[in-house]
Amino acid sequence: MSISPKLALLEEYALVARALSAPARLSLLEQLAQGERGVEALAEKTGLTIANCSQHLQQLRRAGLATSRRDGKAVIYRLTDAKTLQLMDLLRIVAERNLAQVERILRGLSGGEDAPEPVSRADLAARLAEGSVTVLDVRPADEYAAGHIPGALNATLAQLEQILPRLELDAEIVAYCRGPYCVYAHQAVATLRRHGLNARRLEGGLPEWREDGRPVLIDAE
Amino acid sequence: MSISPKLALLEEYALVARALSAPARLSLLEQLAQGERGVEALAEKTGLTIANCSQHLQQLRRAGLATSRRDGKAVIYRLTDAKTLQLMDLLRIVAERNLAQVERILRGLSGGEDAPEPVSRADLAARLAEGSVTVLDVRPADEYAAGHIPGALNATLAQLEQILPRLELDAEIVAYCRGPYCVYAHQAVATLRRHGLNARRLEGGLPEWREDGRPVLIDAE
DNA sequence: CTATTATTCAATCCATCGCTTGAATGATCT
DNA sequence: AGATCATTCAAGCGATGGATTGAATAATAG
Repeated sequence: MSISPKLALLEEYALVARALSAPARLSLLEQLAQGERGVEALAEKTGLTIANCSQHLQQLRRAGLATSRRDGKAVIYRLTDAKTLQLMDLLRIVAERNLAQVERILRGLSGGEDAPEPVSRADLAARLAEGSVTVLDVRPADEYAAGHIPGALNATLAQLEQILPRLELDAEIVAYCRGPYCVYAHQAVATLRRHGLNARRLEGGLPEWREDGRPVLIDAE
Repeated sequence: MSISPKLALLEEYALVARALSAPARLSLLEQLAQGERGVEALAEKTGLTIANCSQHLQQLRRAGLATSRRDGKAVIYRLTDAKTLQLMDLLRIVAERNLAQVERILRGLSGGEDAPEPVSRADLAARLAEGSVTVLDVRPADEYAAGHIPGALNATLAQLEQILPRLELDAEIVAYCRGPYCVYAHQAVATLRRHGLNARRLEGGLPEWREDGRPVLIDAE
């Protein structure tokens, strides 16, 4: 270690950034943002093989973005702290602001229609209190069960058409999903609007909502 | 482009992170944080060859972290916006919090002594107003000339011993340098304290100071 | 103690990255 | 226009990273 301390520091910062530089790991972080999980569950959700998933998780741990603990024979990973979430968010913001490609993809998700501005979390909280809004959780049932906004309906994109009749035509619908890198809510809003419903996206997803200290309902098992 | 939009988005976010994953590029960003600069000047400051520097800069541009404009035959690069600075800062914070290696390096910079807490920018501003502090800019003369905190003395580490006599023994000294990844201020504080002076580091460097909207003095050419 | 389950390690292959070198482009100056 | 200067491009090399496979480790169950 005869290199300059300055370079040594930059190497360490670069290590953190490199951990964020693979889509597979961003996908894992998105899952971890929702709550701690074992390796197998993460592999399942992200479509990675177990061994590959394990290696990516170890890189996240080495970079200080995630930590792990043992629970019986399973190893449970979770985000180190809220800074990791902030880092993911900032990454997304910079990309959305400055990369034309991202704008194009997001436009595609909204089905060509110009999507309305997202609803802020504070706004949603206020309107939930007065009951003037329907909240829709567009995630798989198991993730919904592990924690969701109180009063939210749950439906995946595939189930969306079926629950349309249950939605009131006049009430505004606010859809949310996993958070930083979620695309389900975008797609759900596009579908709902095509059916003439007044739908908007929540700013951020469940992890951000929880991070704000707002109530999260966990289903009993 | 038959891959899912979700994966396409993650690829874009990963592109931004990857741009931050090489020490050479972090070094370039540190320079750019101080103000816009031409390719040659950047290559000189970072010790990269011109061609190599140019390629790194193009990666930063592709990731949306930097932008460029032409000025005569020179191409001038600058940070896209304050978000880039935030991203750099968050990267550093995560590394400092969670990586043991970083703590070790920083301890080494402080010469083994436990360094005092840095001074916040608000504190320094207040104490500058009442004149109860000496500010020391530990950067090369050209960077000092391009913008510095009003009233600050300028001395590189090498020159530090020479100006010691000019420093009052009782006044507190606050040292600062380039900012996010600066190490000069750490070293300067260590040196000054070994000489029995009451020195502390400024939180962040000149870019953060400027970003706060605080006064920056630029020397006439 | 052995079997089972969950995770990690080790070795391999292929793709990509970073750096170097030398040529090409683009704008200015005479 | 030709010369000059700053920057970029293009090709090649060595090193590193991500995915796959199969074996090794750790904790629990029988």
